[in-house]
Amino acid sequence: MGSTNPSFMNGVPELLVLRLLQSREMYGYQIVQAIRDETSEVVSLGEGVVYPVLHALESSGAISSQRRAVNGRSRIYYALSPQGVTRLTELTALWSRLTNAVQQVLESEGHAAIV
Amino acid sequence: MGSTNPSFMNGVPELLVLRLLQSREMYGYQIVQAIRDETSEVVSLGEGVVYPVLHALESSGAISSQRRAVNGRSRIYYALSPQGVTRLTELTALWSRLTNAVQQVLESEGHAAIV
DNA sequence: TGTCATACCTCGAACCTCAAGGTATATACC
DNA sequence: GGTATATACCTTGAGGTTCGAGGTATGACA
Repeated sequence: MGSTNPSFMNGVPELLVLRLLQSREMYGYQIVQAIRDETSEVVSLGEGVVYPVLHALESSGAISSQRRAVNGRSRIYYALSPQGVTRLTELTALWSRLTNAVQQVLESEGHAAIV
Repeated sequence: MGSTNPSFMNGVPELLVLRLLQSREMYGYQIVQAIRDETSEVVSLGEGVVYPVLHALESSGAISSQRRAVNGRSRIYYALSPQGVTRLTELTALWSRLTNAVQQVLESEGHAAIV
């Protein structure tokens, strides 16, 4: 309980990471901030969430990594693989289906047994 | 992994249960089926999910229970308390904020650093 | 030298969910 | 009576995710 983020965001990290990598290569630290920025702080994932997701995604072949030095700093850039694109498509569809289903319950008026 | 429901539905059970109880009193078994029906099977929560949620909600004072016999069957009807209404309002707002934030990331085109 | 921002990482605790199992009663059928 | 099915409640163990806290190291700046 009592977490910064509400607890109904299972799987969202994977989806967001995949989506961000679709537009361009990014490194972990950058992803952490991008999520915070692009959601106006609504979703704020710590490094402890993002790095493990990145590693899992790489093991599963959804993304590939490439160490690169920029401004004397070592960064690990991640890029979406074809498998990652597929995975992203799946998760996006799932997300859409789920939110629509929940919305349906939230918006339905009576919930009457028989009308 | 590999579950029937995708794994990004943390906390959704609590929200759905609360919402269903807002319209009318219901008992556990009925809630299980209502969720399945009203979401067209997209969200299908087992009894092992719903009953614990119900118990937790009751301990926290969000709902109250009343054992009743109907057709020779013993049922435990749950009703939303004022605290439950407040909780529902909160969770609904949270859900809305979260889905909008995710949607924003999913829909944004470039993710370009500087345009 | 000290501090800050960058950049990577891991670990344990806490939490949620699922599938599977268990109990008991009513109804319907043979 | 016996059996099966639907109703109705419940708990447990295993597996998964996420969080917060902590750790390491470099570059920039004062």
